[in-house]
Amino acid sequence: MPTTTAVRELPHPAREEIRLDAVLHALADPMRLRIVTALNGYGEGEGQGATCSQVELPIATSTSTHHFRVLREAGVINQCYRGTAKINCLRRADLDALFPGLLDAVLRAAASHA
Amino acid sequence: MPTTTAVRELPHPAREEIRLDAVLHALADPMRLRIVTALNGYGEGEGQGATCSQVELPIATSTSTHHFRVLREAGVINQCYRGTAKINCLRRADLDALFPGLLDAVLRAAASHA
DNA sequence: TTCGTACTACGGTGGTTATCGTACTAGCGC
DNA sequence: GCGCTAGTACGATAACCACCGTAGTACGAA
Repeated sequence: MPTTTAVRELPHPAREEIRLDAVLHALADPMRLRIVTALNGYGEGEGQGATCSQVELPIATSTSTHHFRVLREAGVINQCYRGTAKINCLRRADLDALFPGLLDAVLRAAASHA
Repeated sequence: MPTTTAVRELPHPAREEIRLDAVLHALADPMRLRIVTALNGYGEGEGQGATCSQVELPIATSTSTHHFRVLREAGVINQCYRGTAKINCLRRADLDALFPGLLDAVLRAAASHA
């Protein structure tokens, strides 16, 4: 197998492909809600975001990978590699454009019920 | 068996028992989202609301019963009997108090993506 | 090249869920 | 009483999902 220095890009839904059902389903899990809440503390800019391991969760890392993928495939977060690490950040601009107020309402609700 | 004219009350979670996870999970289903959207067109007052059969869904009635129950047990809707019919209405006051803006954001998102 | 870190892919398990059909109960009107 | 309408309870099925451990890949550093 060629060592092609694969860019290892990850599939993300385009903004217009993000579906409300999928977003709500992604948010309707305690662990994923914790991830989203944690990511909200980090920036959403290009150099910003948190790695998977920075978000501490009481589950196995393989399960953590699963949750991050669900969030990415739903369009809630953006993931890109930087070295061996994977940087995660909220897709706030897309979510706010599609579902105004939804992310903020969920984040506020999650924070006040922590 | 005694014909005790059972009141047939239905169990509802109290306001403080409503959990964000459960609400998001209840809303994360296309059929239930349709139900909630439809109920939004009816009032939430005592004499207001819609019966189960007024909300038209492309599923069997037994499945419809299931979805209404999920919504009720999550605290999203209130159900009470009136004759043979069951009146459903959104628990807007409770949801707005617990999760301000959440219901409106979901309803607006669902409406604009219909 | 060897090692360590960060994450992934895979297979499996147990629990939950969306769906259905069928059979049933509750109330209303005749 | 009789039927009619509205909804329910039950059992079954198939799909999905959260979780785990193990084995593996990708990258950077020593």
